Amino acid sequence: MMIAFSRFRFLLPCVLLAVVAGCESEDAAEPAPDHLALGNPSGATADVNQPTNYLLTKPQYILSYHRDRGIPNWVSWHLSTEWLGSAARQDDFRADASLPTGWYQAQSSSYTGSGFDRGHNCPSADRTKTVADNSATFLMTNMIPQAPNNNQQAWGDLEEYCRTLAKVGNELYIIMGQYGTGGTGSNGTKSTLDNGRITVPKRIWKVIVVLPEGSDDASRVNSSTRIIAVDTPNNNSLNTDWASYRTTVDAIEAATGYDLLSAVPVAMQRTLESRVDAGPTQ
DNA sequence: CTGAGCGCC
DNA sequence: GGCGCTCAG
Repeated sequence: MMIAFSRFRFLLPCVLLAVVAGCESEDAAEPAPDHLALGNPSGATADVNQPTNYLLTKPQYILSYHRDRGIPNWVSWHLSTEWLGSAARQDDFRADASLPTGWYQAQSSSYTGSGFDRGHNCPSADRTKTVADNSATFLMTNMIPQAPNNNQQAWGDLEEYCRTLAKVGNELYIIMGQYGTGGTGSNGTKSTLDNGRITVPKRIWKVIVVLPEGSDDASRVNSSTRIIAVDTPNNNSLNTDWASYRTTVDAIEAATGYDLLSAVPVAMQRTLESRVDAGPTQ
């Protein structure tokens, strides 16, 4: 609900960036890395002594990594037409060498034969402006063991819908995460992969804040801002209609212990986080 | 039916 | 690089 930034009357992404990532990319060629503009859900920091909530920052997205689960806690990114172009899907799944020395690194092959997909958090198709941007989405720190029908159907459709919203003139702030242990893929139920080094999450959630493009950052979140929150089972027999899993941000906070959208004024959070989206789904 | 997007081997 | 699946147009 609240915490550090509640005293700001309006959204101040640049101020937040100054705190978490530095703020001087106004005229960089790449879009500014404002992936945490709405807050840091778990207070992650780039501190090797916090291996279960380790902040990993990249130009294309930002995430909290859990060393002992071998997967991210959550991944956050910004989506608008600035990120969309014609770069081909790179398919270069690979270990993330940027993890601290000595930490386990999931390999491209670590999920093979498990019955779970290497499911993207930040999707490949959300990062097609440059080859480098697309390639970055294939780092294994951006992946989770995801039931194929969850990934390729329910989740794929939701991701496609997000891009549709971006292409018609919206900017989206997206946070995806996972919690719990144990899922059912195409090869049965599993708790872990790779000899216990990768945890199969039980639930996979996403919170999408839809903002109109072009208006001033400072006043864009208001009581009519659309927020889509979903929480799905990591089970291959799920309902493939993602809309059937719509829920509230409050419910996801209760399940995860995170503080989502903490950069939004508290009163606004109260209004928005208790609402279940009822908008169109395609 | 084709193309896009998610994957697998 | 080929193949399968689902979905939208």
